Amino acid sequence: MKISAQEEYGLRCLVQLANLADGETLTLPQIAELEGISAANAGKLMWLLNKAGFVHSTRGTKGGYFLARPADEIYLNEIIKVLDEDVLSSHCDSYTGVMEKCVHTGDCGIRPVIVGLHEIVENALSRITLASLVGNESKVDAMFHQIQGLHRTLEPQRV
Amino acid sequence: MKISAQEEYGLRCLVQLANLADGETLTLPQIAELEGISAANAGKLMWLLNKAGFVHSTRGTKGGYFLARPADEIYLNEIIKVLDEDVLSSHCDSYTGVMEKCVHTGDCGIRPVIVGLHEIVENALSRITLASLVGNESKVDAMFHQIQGLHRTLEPQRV
DNA sequence: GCTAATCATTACTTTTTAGTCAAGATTAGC
DNA sequence: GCTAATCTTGACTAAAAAGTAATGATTAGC
Ligand code: FES
Ligand code: FES
Repeated sequence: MKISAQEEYGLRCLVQLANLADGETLTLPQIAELEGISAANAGKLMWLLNKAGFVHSTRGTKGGYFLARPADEIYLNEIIKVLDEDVLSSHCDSYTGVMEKCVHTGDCGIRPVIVGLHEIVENALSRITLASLVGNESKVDAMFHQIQGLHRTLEPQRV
Repeated sequence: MKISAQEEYGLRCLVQLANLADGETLTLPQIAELEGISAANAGKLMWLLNKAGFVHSTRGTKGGYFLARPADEIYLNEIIKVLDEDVLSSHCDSYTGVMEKCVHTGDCGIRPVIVGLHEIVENALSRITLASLVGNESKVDAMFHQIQGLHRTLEPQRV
């Protein structure tokens, strides 16, 4: 259960756009610079996010990317769904081993674990907006711990 | 955010072992048959699980695999940690783009999201034993929704 | 119109993950 | 001891994901 590169960087690029003042845009080289990835890679990510309708772009000189909607109306679960190809809906078709479908007939204890995990993650992400991720680490941290129902204070540190 | 093949199949193989009566064992071809994967693949998975101490094995005729501990003392978070290479502890070292470490200095809104998601998943998995996954789909499903429900009821609490 | 800056799209290469194979080691039963 | 069934292990191959490159399209400013 881990975050893919596409989810990670895609999300980070969106946070950069959410950081902009109204009317400002970022070019691919700028995004690449800000996130420490190559411009080509940034281009691919932004292409995906554009197709999915999260950002708009203008071409030509003075062109660039900007959010298609206000950052406080974009929830993380929508973003992750696009960047992650939404694999859940076909779980029993994708991990089939050498068979066509998974071998479990009827009663299966695995399926609800997989589905349940995705529900829990979805549930958490659907409460967080892109806007709330902008430059406020301790705030985001507090929000997550509130969701979990845990009252721990985690010092911000690189992990 | 998705389950890897290793997590999925490894967990499924363990559930098969948890299903055995006391003293029984399963051979690689049997496990492979039950889960619809190749014997070679089952062999690799069981090797991992053996190294990690979840199963024991006996070689030779009449050999096979069995759980090293009672299934109701094995929690899913331990299993997943082994099958998933525990990537969390080095998040900012692994998604570094073209840099050595991630570019964010100080205040970062992404890090707590990643860490928080892993905490939520870990938290859910640490409450479920291998034993509870054996052949009772609706029970497992109910358990997961109870965990989610728990989060919901805790959230509105004021401090 | 021309040019430079920019996004768009597809094809390609590299890296990582998944899965297979083959040779070796161990054991029960004869 | 011999044999057949079994696990063990490292090397190999295949598939998927990640990342790069190259070419084409659009636009602002001159
Ligand atoms: S995982 Fe698909 S039915 Fe068990
Ligand atoms: S993701 Fe590592 S500091 Fe932002």
